[in-house]
This record gives sequence, structure tokens and C-alpha cells, in this order.
Amino acid sequence: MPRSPEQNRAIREKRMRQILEATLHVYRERGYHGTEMGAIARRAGLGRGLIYYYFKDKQDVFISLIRWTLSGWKELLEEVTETDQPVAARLGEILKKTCALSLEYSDVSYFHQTFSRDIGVLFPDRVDEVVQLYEENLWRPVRTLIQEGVETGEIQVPLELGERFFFSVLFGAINYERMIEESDLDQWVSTALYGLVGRRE
Amino acid sequence: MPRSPEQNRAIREKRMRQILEATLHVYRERGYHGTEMGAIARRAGLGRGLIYYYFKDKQDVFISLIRWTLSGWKELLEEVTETDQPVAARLGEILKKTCALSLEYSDVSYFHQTFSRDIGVLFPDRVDEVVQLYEENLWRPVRTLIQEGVETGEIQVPLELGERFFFSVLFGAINYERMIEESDLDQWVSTALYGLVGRRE
Amino acid sequence: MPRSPEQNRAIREKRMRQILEATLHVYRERGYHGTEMGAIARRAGLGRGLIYYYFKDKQDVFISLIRWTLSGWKELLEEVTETDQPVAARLGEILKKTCALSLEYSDVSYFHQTFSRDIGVLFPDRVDEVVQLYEENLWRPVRTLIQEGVETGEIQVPLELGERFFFSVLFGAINYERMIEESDLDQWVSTALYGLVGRRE
Amino acid sequence: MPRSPEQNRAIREKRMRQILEATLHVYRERGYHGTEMGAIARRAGLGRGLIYYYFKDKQDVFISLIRWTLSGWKELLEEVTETDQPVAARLGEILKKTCALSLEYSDVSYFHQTFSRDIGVLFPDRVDEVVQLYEENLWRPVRTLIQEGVETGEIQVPLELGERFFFSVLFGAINYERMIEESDLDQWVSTALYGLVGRRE
DNA sequence: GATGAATGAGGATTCATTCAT
DNA sequence: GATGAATGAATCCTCATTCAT
Repeated sequence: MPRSPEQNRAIREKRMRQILEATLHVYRERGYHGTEMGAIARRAGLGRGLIYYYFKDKQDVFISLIRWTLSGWKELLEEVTETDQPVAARLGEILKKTCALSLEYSDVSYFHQTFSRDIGVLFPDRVDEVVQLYEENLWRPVRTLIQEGVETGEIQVPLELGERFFFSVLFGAINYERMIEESDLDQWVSTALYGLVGRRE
Repeated sequence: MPRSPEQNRAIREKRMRQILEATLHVYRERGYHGTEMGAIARRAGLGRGLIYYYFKDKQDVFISLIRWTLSGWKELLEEVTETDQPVAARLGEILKKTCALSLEYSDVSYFHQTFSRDIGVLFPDRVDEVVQLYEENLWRPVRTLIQEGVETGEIQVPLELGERFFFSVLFGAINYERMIEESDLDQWVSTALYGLVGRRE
Repeated sequence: MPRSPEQNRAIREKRMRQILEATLHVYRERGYHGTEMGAIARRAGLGRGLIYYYFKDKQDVFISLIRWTLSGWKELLEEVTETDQPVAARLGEILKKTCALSLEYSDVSYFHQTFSRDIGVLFPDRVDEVVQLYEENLWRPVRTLIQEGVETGEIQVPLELGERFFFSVLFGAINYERMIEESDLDQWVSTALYGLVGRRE
Repeated sequence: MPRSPEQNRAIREKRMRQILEATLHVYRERGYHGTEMGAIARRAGLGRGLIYYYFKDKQDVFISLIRWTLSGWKELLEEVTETDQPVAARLGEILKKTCALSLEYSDVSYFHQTFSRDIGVLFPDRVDEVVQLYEENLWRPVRTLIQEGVETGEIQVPLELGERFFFSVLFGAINYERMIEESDLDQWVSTALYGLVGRRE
């Protein structure tokens, strides 16, 4: 007896998630070239060919992985940042929240930190598309916030510099080789914002 | 008549340099896996086999490249940093000098930024060896300087945080995807040091 | 519908046999180094990559070939030798049977005669493992028999000498460069055993 | 000042001997394919290119090695075998002398045992030439002797069988994997000749 | 939807041989 | 005569992708 469309959709969703999660895991250990399609299949507990049923090719798996994790990440961030505190406070929140998320989903954090860097080399054709994704989901929201701070005078450096500074500090905190300690986080935020807004928060 | 030992030494040195420079160039465009030995040879204007005459294998080429570039880099930095200015001033100099070098030798800068992160995946066996190289040539000199600042009270955050902060800011400036503009550099240094020493320099 | 596990098992067995048989054939003509993986694949009518699906590498193919042929050989011999005739008669049977098998499966015979001698050079790491295989499947059974003959007094020379003598005569008969003629076989056996047991059988 | 023709000849002879001896040594450890020209040169203490000054190519080195060692071997044997003892006694002498030589020049013995076997595969074009060398230097002298024994009635089996038997026993004794012990040699000869001439000598 | 057998293009590496000096 | 730098053809092996079932 054939499955209902509804059942098919559910299976589809489940399988794709299985594959993407497996990819995340294998990627963490082996990097892009070390992530063999067979290893993904094995980790996902599926047949090797099935991946090609749900994804066009290896590239498609990884681009999908970016999409999937970015959108989840964005949601998680939005919960925190759409408040009406002062800009500096919200930036501080973003830093803290991002660190917390990086700890909780360290594979995702690792994936973005390393993979985004390699896209120009791995998928030269799709750089724009991926940059666009990051822009929408990560950089723009933060930039908008900083812009607001610059306009209100809270932030004392130009927008571009402020943005660069913020992300430097952010990536410095979640660097997967030396993730910052929970206990140092407050001081980190304070030190970082000092540069931006001229006082320790 | 056979060549003299001296002539042979000169040839060898020249060839190794040619190969390493070619590697740097190809790596910039293609990344580690995209860097085919044949492409290195072509770029260096040499036969493919010659690379294996001078280097054990591809891994050896890259490890040698780390060594070679790191030692050069260190020399260039030392010229600037071994002065007797205040710590903050010297840190500022390091930032500026590193940025200048990153602009001048952008392939080297790109190489270190990307390759060092992949070593764990590419050469798991040699991570320690490579970390050691970075430690000696990069981390330690800067850490020593910051330590000094902490001891004299110039730097107002703990050593570890200070170090992390400094490198975050450093990497934020030379990030190969968006290298900082020459004209923003002073303000960048100032912003950065504000966080560390509590005043804009 | 995917194939049943049973079907897959059958395919695998068949393919491995195909590959090993092809190897045997190519080896006969080209020797170990001349046996290119591509030639094996071509001879087996399979894609080159498939060999690596079933065997780890070239070495694995050859070690498997030893195992496979030795076990078959042993079976064939056992049929003949587990009788209760006098030792000399059984040794004679072994000689004859081995010659018959060598004629029928001359590629296998050639393979063992040549390959076993090269293992020390080809796979220095696995010499022990292979020697063990020969010991169990070939030498021990014969040695046991000769031992019996020595104990009953049928054989008039010490065990070790007897063993060496028997194998010398055996290899002398099946030497692939000049395989002994069917018609000379009886006299050969007789001549050989004369040395061992002191009379022509 | 140019060398005299005489000096040149001496150098030439010396170099060729150096190369052939080095080849023998390396071959013992690595086999034909493992014997790299560079390793020969290194072992001989000469430059890599010089080998090609004295020999056409790798094949030529090995063919020359056969010639060189065979002729030396023949001389050594002739001293012993050109006596007027009975055939059986002379065959026994050959066995013993060959074993003694095999012990003394084990690299040469190893070389012939293994290399002669592989010629069909390594140099298919020159098989005839090499067989001819063995025929003249080894097989024929022995065959002639056995022939004599058959004619005088000393040897009780047909020529071809006798020859095969003799060489089987010979190779059984000097097998490089298990060279016969000095102390077993007399009994070995006796056992062997028993098969041929019907009595222990 | 699902499986895993099958393919072959692609890339690292080796090594006999050549050649400028 | 002598050296060792240089070459590139040849070969092993990997792995994304396809396909019969």
C-alpha cells in the first residue's frame, strides 16, 4: 500500500535531517575533503545512494547544511536581540548568546567558522549565493544594530570599523581551537565594548 | 666536470625557494587539496618529479612552507618590536607592522590564516610539531610582551584575556576576506588598545 | 527494491573469485610488479575501482590469493593422503597427486613456486603471517607424515633431512620451467623414494 | 695530463666490478624492482650517472651480473670436477663444492636462484641468451657427466631423469631460505646419490 | 524510497634515464 | 671519467557519482 503524501513528506524531512546531522559530525572530524559520502551514509545509518536521492551532489549537501544551520542560528539569536535595551547591552547579549550557542552546538559553530572560509576555493561559482546567506542571517542584523548605535552616538567609531571590531571580538571568543571559558565571558564582553562605546559595561 | 658542492648547494636552495613560492601561489587560488603537485611544478617552471627530489611528499612541502614563512615573518617582526617603548606602543606597532606585512605578503598571510586551522584535519600526526612552531615564532613573543604590560599595570585585564583580545583584534584586521584599509589602521589600533589599556593611544 | 543480503553475498563471492582468478592469470604472464591493477580489472571484466572495493590494496589481493589457493590445495591433497597405507606409499601418492594438480592448475602452481620466494622482499612485514600459512597447509602435514615414517623405521634418514629431500624432489618435479612428464612420473617417484627408504617402490 | 689507455682500462674494470658488487648486495635485500639505480650508485660510492657510462641500462647491469658471476662460478667448479674419479664421486664433489661456494658467496647463490627464475618475465626478449649462458656454464657440464655415468652403467636412471634429480637435490641443498648445514652435507650427498646410483656413497 | 555494487576520472608518487657541467 | 640535478612516463589508489535491483 503506497504511503500518503503526508507520510512521504515526513520521511523526506527526517532523512534530510539525518543526512545533514551526519555530515556535521563527520565534517568536524575530517574536514570537507575528508568527509566521504560513504561516511555520511554510514553515520546516518542509510544507504550510500540515498543521499543522492535527497541531494544533488556533495556540494548540495554542504550548501544545504549552511542554509539549515544558519536559519536555526538566526532564530535562536533573534529571540534575544529584539528587545529595546540600549545598543551596547544588546551587542553584549549577542556576544554572550553566541558564545552559549557555540558551546551548545559546537559542531555547528565549527562548521561555520571553517567552512565559510573555504567556499571561495571549494565552490567558486556559488560564493555570491553563500555570502548572501551570511549577509542576511548574520552580518546584516548586527550591522543594523551597530548602525543604530552609531546614529544615537552610543558607538564612538565609524560603522565599518565598529562592525569589524565586533566580529573580531566575537570570533575571538568562539574560536573553536580555544573557546572562551564561561567564567571569562563577562570580562570579555566588557573589554570588548570598552573599545566600542568607551566604557566598561 | 661535475659541479662543485657549492654550485649544487646554490641550485638546491634556489629550487626549494622556487617550489615553496609556487606552492604559496597555487595554494592561494586552490587551497590545499586543490594544490596539485603538477600545478606547483608548472608554476615553478620545473618538472613534476623534481619536487620529490627536494621534498618527501606533499605534506613535507607544506610543513616546510610553514617553517620557511614563519621564520621570515618572525625576523621581520623582531626588527620592530625589540624597542623600549611602553608595552601599549609596542603592541600597536606589532599590529601595524603585521598589517603592513600582510598587505605586502598577502599570500603568506592567507596561507597562515587558513592553513594553520586545517592542520588538525590534514596532518593529525604533526599537529604538535606545528603548534610548537607557531608558539615559538608567534604566540610566545606576543604573550611575553603582554605579560610585561600586565606586570607593569599598563594592561588592565588578565594575561590570558589580554592575549586572546590582542589576537582577535589582530586577526580581525588582517582577515584576508576583508583586509583592513591602510587609512583605518590608526583608529583600529586605538580602538583595540582602548579595550586593553583603558585609553585611546 | 534493494537486493537481498543473500544476493549481495553471492555477488561479492563471485566478484572476489573473478578478481583472484584474473590475478592468477596476469601474474603468470607478468610477475608481481608487472601485474597492474588495471590489467587484473580488464581480465576480470570489471572496473578498476571495484578491486579496491573488495580488497584493500594490491598486497591484499595477493595475500588473499595465497590463502585462497592454499586452502583449496590442501583440501585436494587431504583426500589422497589420509589413508592407512605405508608412509612411503603415501609420500609417493602426494608426489603424484601434487604433480597432477600442478599440471591441472599450472597457474596456481606457478604462483606458489615463484611468489612464496618473493614475499620477504615484497611484503617484509607479513612474512611471518605467510610462512604460517604455508607451514599449516603444506609443510606440517608432510612433516608429520615423514616423522611417522622415521618413527616406524621406514625412513632411514633423520626427519629434517628427509623433509628437505622430499620437498627437493617435489619441487624438482613440478618446476614450472620444466614440468616433469606424466610418463616419467613413476620412475621419478621410485628414484626419489629410494633415497629415503632404501628401496625402489 | 690525460690518463694512459692502460690506466683507463684499469679504472674501467674497477668501476664495473664496484657496480656489479653493489648490485649484488642491494639485490639481495630488495629484489630486482627494489634495486634502484640510485641505491646501486650509493652502495658503490659512485655518482648515479656513472652507471650509465659503463652499462647501457638497468637490464644491462643485471645481464652483465649473470655473465660475471656465472663465469667465476664455472671456474671454481671446474677445478674440482675435472678429475678422473668415478662419476658418482665427481657428482658428490660437485654437490659439496657448490654448497661450499653457496655458503661463501651467498649473495651470488641467492642472485642466481631467484633471478634466473624471473628472466622470462623481466626480459622476455633475452631469455634465450640467458638460458644459453646457464646451459653452457652449468647445465651442460653436469649433463655431460651424468651422460657418462649412464653410459658406463653407474647411473641407473635415464639421462633426463638423472639430470633433473641431480639438480633438484642440488637446489634443495642450497635453497637460500634454508641452506643445508655443513654437518648434514655428507648424509645429504649419500641420500641423493642412493637414488641415482643405487648405493650410498 | 532504498540499497550497495560498480565505474573511472583524477591526483600523488616512484624511478629509470638523460644531460648540463 | 664523473656528478647529481632534472624529467616525465607509469602506476597505485581514492572517492564522487551512477545504476540495477
